[in-house]
Amino acid sequence: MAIFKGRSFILFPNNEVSSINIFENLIKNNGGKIIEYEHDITNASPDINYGYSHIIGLVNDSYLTLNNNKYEIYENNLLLNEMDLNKRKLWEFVKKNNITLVNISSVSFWLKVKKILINQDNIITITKDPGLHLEEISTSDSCNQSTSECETDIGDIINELVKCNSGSSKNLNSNLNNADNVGEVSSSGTLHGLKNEVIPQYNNEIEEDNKSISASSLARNTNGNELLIKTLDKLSKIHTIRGDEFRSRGYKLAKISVSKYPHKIKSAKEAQEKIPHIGASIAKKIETLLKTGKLPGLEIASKLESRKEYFSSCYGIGPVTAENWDSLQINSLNEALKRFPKIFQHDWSILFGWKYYEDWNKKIPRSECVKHMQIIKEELKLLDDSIECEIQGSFRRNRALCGDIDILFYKKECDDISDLYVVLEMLAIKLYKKKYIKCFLQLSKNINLVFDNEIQTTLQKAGISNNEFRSISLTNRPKLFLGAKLSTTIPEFDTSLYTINPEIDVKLHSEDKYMSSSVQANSVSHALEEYPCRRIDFFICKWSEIGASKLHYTGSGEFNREVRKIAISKGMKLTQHGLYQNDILLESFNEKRIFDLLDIPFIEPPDRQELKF
DNA sequence: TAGACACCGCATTATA
DNA sequence: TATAATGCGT
DNA sequence: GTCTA
Repeated sequence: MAIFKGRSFILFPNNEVSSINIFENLIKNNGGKIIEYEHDITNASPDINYGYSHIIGLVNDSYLTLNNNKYEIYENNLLLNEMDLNKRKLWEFVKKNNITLVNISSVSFWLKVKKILINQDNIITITKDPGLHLEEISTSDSCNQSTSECETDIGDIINELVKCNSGSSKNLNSNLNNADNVGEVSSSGTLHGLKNEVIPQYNNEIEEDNKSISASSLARNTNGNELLIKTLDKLSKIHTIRGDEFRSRGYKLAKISVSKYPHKIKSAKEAQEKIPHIGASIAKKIETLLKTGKLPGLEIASKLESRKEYFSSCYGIGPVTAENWDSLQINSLNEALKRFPKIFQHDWSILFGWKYYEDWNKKIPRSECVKHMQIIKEELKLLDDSIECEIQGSFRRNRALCGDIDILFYKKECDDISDLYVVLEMLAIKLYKKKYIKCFLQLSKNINLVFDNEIQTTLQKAGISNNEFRSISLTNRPKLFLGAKLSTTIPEFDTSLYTINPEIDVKLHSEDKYMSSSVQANSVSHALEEYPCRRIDFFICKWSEIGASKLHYTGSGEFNREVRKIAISKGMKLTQHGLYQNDILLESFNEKRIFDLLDIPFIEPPDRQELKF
């Protein structure tokens, strides 16, 4: 079919991205023309009667903003820097002649409905970016005009952006950068969780520790690529929030590779040739980074994502829901609640994600993990002292700070999961009655019995009616997710470990505070008077699968993915249940043997951080 | 240049 | 009503 | 986003 016959298209901001290539081909294959240069327009001279109406401008969706359900494109550096000289001229042409602009994804829609549909819903208006100051752009003087205009208007915003960049203000990005850079405790003898009761103290020397580790392990380079590493990290985070998992991963892998590269990068060409996971696109970004010292549009891009980031920092909210709310101009959880009470009524666990939003975005000092473990172990002993438990996750990897606490339960020679689950459920209910466990995130019949009241009061607090049909799982699951809080009566409560850190802390918007658990502890920022609530995951594993299970729950996620990729390349499959070949179990009990069978050296948990092979 | 990029569990929603 | 797909979490 | 077959 040739639905684009007689039509010409200009792609903005450029044609170089591979995803744009797809659209280019779609257009050509369906009879359309692509305008690349100015002379393409004059060659295909306009119809006397219709002017340039056969020309349509297509804009890469990621440069668009949705304002009152209308698409807008900000004419800023982010956009203009992506255009080469030819494109800039075409851009001027589009503006001068009021050429229609639509988002490029319309192309696939048109093909689906078999006609070109242009209406107020997909037409794009060009606006000056309210949050950005335009630098002079060397090649075009028409852009310079807008520069001066903008600079005078938005001086305040510029100042704020500058502040954000220097990292001194509490912007959302600061927590992004901190994500996995927590210190590593260097006590090589105490690798395996609680078996050794030697507990490294979390103190001010963590920074020191971190440094010494870096120097010795050769993993990080500290000679000049920090800006690039930071930039790649930000790009990765931005695409995670956008829900583009694979592009995010591309940047993440590039970041890790650059971290390992032992020299200062002198040119984009050098980077692309010598460093894995750096291709044409990142090389181009390196070039501008080397030339100008910054990547235009990055701050703006992360600003555009800030609402989504706010939402997806809440337990139960992922990229899709965040995108939905963001595109509807929803600014707070409260607004979302007002518009979609049913979502909160049904997915009631989001309410607890909201309630503990600030707490669950805090890191847990190692020493506190140990205290949690003591409480749980004590209670478990009373119920069934043949069941053992161990902390996995970042704790087993010896991090000084952990995001959550993953506890693995197992029983010698026991492969019956439901047997263990029954005890685990009892344990959880006892701990709930003792007010240690504060909330559950899924229900079983018995947990619902004790916890339903709390759900109802929380629904009430949110101002929505009760949903009498809460789904209750009947099967005995291998996992239990919950939130728990230490009581301050526990000895050695050290407030110095829990001082509020505005640099890192993720804060609820003021209009969302009323649902927060910490709302009564007034808003003045001083040292905490009690422990924050923590995310704790209980996992059960079969005795025969203990090796694979520990490997899985120890992580890191990045490490798991890499090892599993190696398994795939050798025609095997690695999961939490074991290492398989053609669905035949090779090994699941012995952690070390899994490494052997994969023909890779055993790696101690503290070293299971990033790319290793 | 298309397809892979780790894998599985649970709850919910879409589809046949 | 059974099965597939989606969303979120690990 | 990059890598690979």
